[in-house]
Amino acid sequence: MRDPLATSPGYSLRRASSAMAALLTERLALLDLRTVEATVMMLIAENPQVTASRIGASLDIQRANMVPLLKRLEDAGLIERTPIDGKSQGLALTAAGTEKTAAARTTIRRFEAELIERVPPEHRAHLLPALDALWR
Amino acid sequence: MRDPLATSPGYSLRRASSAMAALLTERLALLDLRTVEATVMMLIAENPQVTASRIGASLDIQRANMVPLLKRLEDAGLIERTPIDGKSQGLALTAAGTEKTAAARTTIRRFEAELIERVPPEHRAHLLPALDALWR
DNA sequence: TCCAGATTGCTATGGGCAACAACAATCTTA
DNA sequence: TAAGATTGTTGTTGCCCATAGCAATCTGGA
Repeated sequence: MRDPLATSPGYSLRRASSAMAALLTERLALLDLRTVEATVMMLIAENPQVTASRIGASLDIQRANMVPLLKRLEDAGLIERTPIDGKSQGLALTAAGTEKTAAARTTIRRFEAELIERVPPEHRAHLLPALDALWR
Repeated sequence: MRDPLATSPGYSLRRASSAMAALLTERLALLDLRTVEATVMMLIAENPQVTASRIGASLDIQRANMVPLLKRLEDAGLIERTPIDGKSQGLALTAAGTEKTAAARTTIRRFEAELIERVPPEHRAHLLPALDALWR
């Protein structure tokens, strides 16, 4: 079958991203975590008492979409919120959350290592800067 | 804010992909096309009388999900189906579909060029092979 | 000090995309 | 020709993201 997409960086980017996302999703599912959740928890771990807004701003997640996300983490006993003032609340990991985040970090580290290993050595150093140039 | 994702190729891949996807989606919307639709039409253009199954296999789209996709293209008068045998049907572009596909191709070409231009020159040649190694 | 405007968290809703299970009709091949 | 594979289809579900709108609260300039 003739494939006009064979040399399209845009298409390859989409496919590579979704392939890798699927792989990571599968791995994190073993911890009963979704990718976004693991990401959010890692951010909270590094920045105790951040607000939902700041997390959202950093990850480009709309405020509205943070709500069910954080609710699920809270219901699972992984994070807790403490009021900062009347409207803001600081986020922090619970003990269980800290433990789960550590596990997630291990999973992610291994995943990233495998990702890089898939790339032929001569291209490896170029991947991150090239990707970053596309969005940062 | 401390950002543990700053050097994560997996995260950068996701962000780059979604940034680029959003840009292309926006451009193709001017033609009243979604990204998948443009992709499917380009594939049909290069392979007249392909079946929905083969398109799906090539793009990793489930058969079930091809149905509404093709229905929309057919309703828009962009593609037509001709029975090959009792169960298979060949897909082809209509005149309108051919025209729209040409427009989409122009849009996509421009988009791909801008994408590559965002990448610092020394990394450009490495992007496609690195990405392809992740999924092909 | 007070008020306009910004910020925060939230509800509700919908679109796009993909996954799964199941089915009937049809083709293929052993 | 019967068993199994293929094709197109329906229906349903889930995730992620976007928008609009709202109430409560904070903040900064007059």
